[in-house]
Formats: sequence, C-alpha cells, structure tokens
Amino acid sequence: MLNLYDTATREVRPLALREPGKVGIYLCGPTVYGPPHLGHGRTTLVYDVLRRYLEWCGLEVRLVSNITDIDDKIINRANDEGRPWQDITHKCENVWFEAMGRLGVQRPTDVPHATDYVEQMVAMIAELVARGSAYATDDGVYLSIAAVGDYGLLAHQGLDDMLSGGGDREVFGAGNKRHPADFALWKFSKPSEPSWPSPWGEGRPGWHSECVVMSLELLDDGFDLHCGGADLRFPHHENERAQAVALGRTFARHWMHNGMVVDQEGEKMSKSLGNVANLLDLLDRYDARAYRMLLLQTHYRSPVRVGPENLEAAEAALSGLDAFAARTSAHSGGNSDAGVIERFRTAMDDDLDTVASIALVFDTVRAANTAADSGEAERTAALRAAVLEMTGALGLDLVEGDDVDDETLARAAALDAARAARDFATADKIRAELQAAGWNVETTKEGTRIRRG
RNA sequence: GGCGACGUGGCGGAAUGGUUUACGCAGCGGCCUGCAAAGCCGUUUAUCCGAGUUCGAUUCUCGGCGUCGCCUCCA
Repeated sequence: MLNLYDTATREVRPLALREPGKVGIYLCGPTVYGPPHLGHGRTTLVYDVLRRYLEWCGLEVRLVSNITDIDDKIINRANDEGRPWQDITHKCENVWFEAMGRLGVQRPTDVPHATDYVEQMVAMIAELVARGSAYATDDGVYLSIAAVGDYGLLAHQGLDDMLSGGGDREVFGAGNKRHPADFALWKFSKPSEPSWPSPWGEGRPGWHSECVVMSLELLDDGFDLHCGGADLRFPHHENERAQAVALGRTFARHWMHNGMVVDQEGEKMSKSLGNVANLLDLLDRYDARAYRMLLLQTHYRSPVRVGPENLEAAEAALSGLDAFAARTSAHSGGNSDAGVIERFRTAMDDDLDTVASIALVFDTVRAANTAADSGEAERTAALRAAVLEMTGALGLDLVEGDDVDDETLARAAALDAARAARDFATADKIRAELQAAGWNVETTKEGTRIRRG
C-alpha cells in the first residue's frame, strides 16, 4: 500500500482509500492565460507518475484536473491585447495539452472547465450565504473564515502570525471585509468584463470555487487525494478546503504537494519573479523524456534545478537505457524477476521514492547486462522484463529500435560486409558517415546496430 | 517579523549511530573490440562551522553561518 506524505498532518501515512480498489484524485490544473512553464511540467509529471504507479498496482484511478478558464489574469491579458478572452483560453488550453502530450503525460480522466460550473458555484455561494458563512459587500461576496474552525490547517500557522507578515502585499478588498483573511467567492464585474448572473449582482467567480464544486461533484465527499504545487498549499488550497468545510462537507482525505522548480541560482521559478522558462522550449531542445528522467532522480518534494547540465545528464542516462533495450531485444517476453519487482514496490510505496526506484532500474540493467554477457538467457529475459515493467510504471518509454530507413540499413549492411572482408578502412569510413548523419553505431559480432544519437 | 525545509564528492542526488557512503552524469585505468561504440570491472582529497551526548556522529541535541519556500490569487 502506498504511503504518502500528507501536508495536513505533516507525516508519511498510508493513503487510506475511501473505497477499496478505487482512487479519486483532484489535481489543480492550469489557469489558461499563458504558455506552460517548467513548473507546470513538473507538477503534471509528478502526478502522471503517481497515477501510472497506482494503475500499475491494479487500482482504478479517477484523476480530475481542472482548466480554470475565467480569472482576472485572463481578463487583463484580453484587455491588454484587445481580443476576446475566449481566444486566449482556447489557445492556451490547446498549447497546454500539446505540451502534456509531448511530455508523455496522460490526459486526466476528467478535465472540467470552470466556466461550465458557474451556476453550481453560484448555488454553492448561495448556500454559504444562507448558512451565514459568507456575506456580500459592495464589491463581491466573501467567505467568513470565522465559519471555519480549523482555518490554517494547511498553512500550519496561526492567523495572527500569517497576517502580521507578508509585508508589502496588497489585500484584495481589504476595506470591505469583516476579517482581513476573508476571501472573495464572487467578484462583481465592470461593464466590459465577462460576467454571469447571481443573486448579488453580475460577476465572476472568486477564489477557486470551481475546484470545490467540481471536485465534490465529480469525486464526491471525502475523496482520496488532493494535490498540486507546493505554492498552492496556502492560500489556494486552504481556501478551497475552507469553502467545503463551511458547507459542512468532507473534503480531501489526504493532501499532496510537489516541490518547486528553481533556477540556476536556486530561486523558485515564478511568474511573479519573471524567471519562468517555457516548457515548449525545453521540449524543443531535449529528448522529451529527459525532464521526466530528471524528475525521477529527484524526490517529488525537493526543489529541482532544471538546467542544461541536468537535462543533458538525463539524456545520457536515457541513452544507456535505450542501448540496453536494443541490445537485449532478442530476450523479450517472459516474466519479470519477482525480487526486483518487490523491491520496486517497496520503494514506490515509501512516499513515491522514485529516486530509489530509478536507482533500482539502473542496478537491474547492470545485472541484466552481466547476465547477457555470460549467456544466461533466462535470467537476462527476467531482468529485462523487470526493467521494462518498472520504466513502464514510471512512464518512461525505452526505444528498442528506431525506424531506420532503407538506405541507412544498406549502409549498415555494407559496413558489415567490409568488416567481414577485413576491409577496415572502408568499414571505418562508412561508420563515420553514419555517425555524422546522427546515428549511434554499435558494431557487434551479431552485426551492426543503429540507434538515434 | 512568523512558520517550515535544507546545507553530502567535479556535477545532480540518496542513505545511515560504527564493516565497502546508493544511483545517474563527467573523468581516469583495465577487460572486451581490427579500432571504436555498447557492455563489464576498478577508480577519483564528499557529509557547512563550533560545542555537546556517545566507546563511536555525516546521522541525535544546542548554537552559529548560509540557502530556499510559504505568510491573499504564482504549478
């Protein structure tokens, strides 16, 4: 059984499922107003690995991840660029899923859009108002945190301490609120802004009520796991939870947060700092699997520095795994080595320890290579199968053989013929040409093997 | 100011109260190879500083120094 660090209790504890065999997960998805950056890539990759592992364990996973397609930033950008806000959200969503596809991130089972749930949000806010947990002011409707006895559960800090700090940040709607920490559920709109009707006036949703409404509707009360980036812990997730609690409903049973991507200087990559790097640029420059490999070699809760050196090292590591897959392709089939798989499960069950898991993958590759060198076919096959099973569960596809064009295959055959004739000058020349064309050329006793370099 | 995390080799990054300090990348040597590649074996001054606990600390405690995150809308 998977043990996970729970942000609420600050301990690694079993992910106790609401219903045996099934896992309901809510992952905070993007607000679509710009291109995906490295941080988005990390978050989606972390939970893609989680999902794949749970499925590998035989669980039925329902992964709900929202698209927030109405937000102040979307409106601001639309105004700045003088175009309809839907243009921005539609385009950004397409780019988002294109990037996810290239990363090998499986599409969530459900992708609800905030704009499709506005009516439900209004209904929820009305219920909060009716319960006396929310109140209208002249600029919107606010949740009263006084209605949430344990507000601050995820922040792990008292309200007074939180309010005393922070310094120079502005507090939205400060003048109208009963308590400085109360937050907007509904914001009244200006004439030109997108708006929806509500009992309190035309407006738009405030603090991520869509996440509350959609998670409870699609996953129901007491769903298993709520996750997202560590920077969403407070106030974003705290406020989601506060809404559910104020409604008298049970929210997530377990909270998971992944660490941040930091830049070369070790500072968090952040939109507010302006040091975000575009995910599509990374995908253009490196093997699409390299980022996943780099993240697997880092614990999901630790910060990770994503730079050229790390990505190139990850590519080199992948090249070794590809070479292994190609070299042992004749040993495909058979059952995975049970001992290896057991160790894999133990590592992953320990708070998703992909660092140990990927180390195990490399250890197993070495053992399999040794077995192959000494002609132990059965052991080679069992270890190879274990490697592929593990990389599969982690979402890493190994390249056993590329599609090689006929002309290149003919050159490889000519290389073999030259070697057989001991015409090494010709053989070396052909090899150099193939390498110059970007191929990895391995001349072995079984013949020349060619892979993408 | 409050809360929290962390400081390990050339780089990334684990683990541990004590024999051989994982794993990946890079480097070096060897085996293999016609030569390479791939692979295998070996290898290269690593635990921020100080004090304490202990037979023994990188690991536990305290104190420094340093880095980072969160404290109202950032994954």
